[in-house]
Amino acid sequence: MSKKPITIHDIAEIAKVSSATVSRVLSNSNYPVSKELQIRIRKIAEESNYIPNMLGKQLKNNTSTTIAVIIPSISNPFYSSVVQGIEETARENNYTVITCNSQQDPALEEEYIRTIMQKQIKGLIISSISDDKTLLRSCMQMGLNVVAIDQVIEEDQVSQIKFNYEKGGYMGTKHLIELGHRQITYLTSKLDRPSRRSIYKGYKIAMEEAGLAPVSIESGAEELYNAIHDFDLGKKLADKVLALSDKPSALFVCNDMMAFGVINRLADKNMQVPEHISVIGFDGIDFGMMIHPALTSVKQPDYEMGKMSCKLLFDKINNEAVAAYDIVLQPQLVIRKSVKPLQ
Amino acid sequence: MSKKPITIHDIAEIAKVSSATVSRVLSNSNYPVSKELQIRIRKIAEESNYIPNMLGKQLKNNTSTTIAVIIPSISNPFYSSVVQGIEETARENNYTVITCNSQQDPALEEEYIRTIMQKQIKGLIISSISDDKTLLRSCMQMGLNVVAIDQVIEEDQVSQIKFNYEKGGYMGTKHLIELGHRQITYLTSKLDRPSRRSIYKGYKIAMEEAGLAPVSIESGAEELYNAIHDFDLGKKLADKVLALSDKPSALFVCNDMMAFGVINRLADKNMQVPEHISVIGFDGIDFGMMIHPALTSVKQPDYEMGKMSCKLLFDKINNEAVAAYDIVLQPQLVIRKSVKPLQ
DNA sequence: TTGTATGCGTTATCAC
DNA sequence: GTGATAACGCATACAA
Repeated sequence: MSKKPITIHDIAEIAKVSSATVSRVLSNSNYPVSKELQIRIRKIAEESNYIPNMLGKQLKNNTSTTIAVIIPSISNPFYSSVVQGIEETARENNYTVITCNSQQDPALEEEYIRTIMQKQIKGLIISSISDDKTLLRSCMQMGLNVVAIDQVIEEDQVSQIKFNYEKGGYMGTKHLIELGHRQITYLTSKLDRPSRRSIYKGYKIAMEEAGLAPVSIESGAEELYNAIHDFDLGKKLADKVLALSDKPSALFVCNDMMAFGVINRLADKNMQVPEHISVIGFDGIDFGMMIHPALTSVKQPDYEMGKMSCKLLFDKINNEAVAAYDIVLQPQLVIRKSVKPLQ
Repeated sequence: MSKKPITIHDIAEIAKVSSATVSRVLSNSNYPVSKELQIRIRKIAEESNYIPNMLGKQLKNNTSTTIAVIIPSISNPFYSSVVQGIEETARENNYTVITCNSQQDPALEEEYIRTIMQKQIKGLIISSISDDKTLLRSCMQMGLNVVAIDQVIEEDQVSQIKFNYEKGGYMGTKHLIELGHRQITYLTSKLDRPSRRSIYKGYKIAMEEAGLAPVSIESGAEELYNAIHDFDLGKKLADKVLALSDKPSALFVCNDMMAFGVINRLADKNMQVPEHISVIGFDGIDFGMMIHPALTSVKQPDYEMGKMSCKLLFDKINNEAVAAYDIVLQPQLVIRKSVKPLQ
């Protein structure tokens, strides 16, 4: 049984003024109110533990101080770092963040987008899994500001934090080649998303440039997504490598979690990394430094990606005139211990 | 420039009925409306892409379909699993979740709580860092439903998902003793939180029961919190162990992230786990299976903790009469590869 | 400088 | 079964 919260009208009554005046003071409007009244009203508000009701405010102004984030899964460390960056930037701007896990399910993604619209949220940062952008498009027409991360959305009005996946794939492969590796196999989950295809493309270009034959092993389609799914996928791919009669000297794995699985299974079968075989990952998540051997990887700046996407979003929200623009983040090689130079 | 969204009034006008009737139909009220009108109104709503405005609804009804979660940091895998559980359960109930990272900072925690109240949110799941519960208490009086996880809050009305930390500490220690270990050192971050003290207590009881002398190494106070902070802390504690002339045969580390750091530093100094020294962790996060050696740990059911806390919260929200009740989750030993039996 | 009145989109109360 | 109207809490156009 909670007592009814006090409103500006209650304060107005106590102060013997109109609620308009109270509103002007308490909402920090620059509308002129006498110093004396300001003090009196603030005092009463303080004493009565007044809490402004943002619902009323937002309904009136058609504004919102909440943004939404749609990602595949928060328990994936890459995305949790992204969200951390978003949340910090949002808080600095006095916004709160609604986090939505799409679980790689287009239907869920759509459900979330609908809810977001109903809640009158004006800003969305999304790693979209769905191919069908008609809903998103109509939401943008109705005023939703959208920033795409991780997965490109080819729509006008959608700003993007892009990442140069292709260059990343190229860099990682080049690194192995420069260390003397010739037989480099690319291990990947199903190549059904643009980001994955780009990494693979970069790998292929680097191989061909060096006159080497690209070889890839691709996993089947994914079932429902969860935290350790990629890890298990990595194990399965490692099994396929182990079954090869002519084994490569290095493995390029399409993300770190899968690389962990690869290394783990290899170790189980007494193939030491990097002594017997070298492994390089992709993403450069912090956990890479915690495993043995510490994982060499192509770093995708997760936390920074979160911060930038949020800044970009606020730019759009506060500045309707501004044209949509993209930011392209560059990959960086994180050299640790999982790659051995070949003489 | 977004066009004005359509409302029940617009639909009423098109259908030549009153907005009251439209509301009755579209809000699925059980108020009687003729079949014919129902169909007509739904058709128009559909065709015009009507999106209900939850702000209006909530302002009118003083309800909310958003809950908030306050945790130290989403980039800590333990909490990201908790949040995953919360978010899934919330979505099943058509609620969305606002995630707040307190960074172990009481001031930030308070700031978030105030925002939550302003947004008229009725439910909060919190791992509280603050000692001062006066704000939280007054919020509960104003109708906020609170469920505490991870850190106990001794207040009436606060329901808790407790975890039997002491038993966990006892179990882990007992496991080492049963495998023949006699010199077991407990490695911990600063014992300033109840949960940490309880684990230590369990360790101590098990040691004393076996006639062994408890030995602990405690780190200094923590600075600002972040993802790999615990990992680095573990490294530092490992250094202290390495400096010991008489080394223990086993280490009990107060959480998994720190245990990763311990193992990592030990390996750097050519002390193999578990060949030279055994290590057991606490939390049982999934990443434990990915490192080498796979970490034996006391499992705290993170994901389930999230699910249950959310269910408990909805129970309170929907059922004001119900008395606050606690749930006590039991620890479970996850035996992997980081502990060696001593003969 | 202050007050009055209205509307944001919805639902509930009351009349018909 | 349906409609008119008030109210939720707030901000603002307009009046004074």
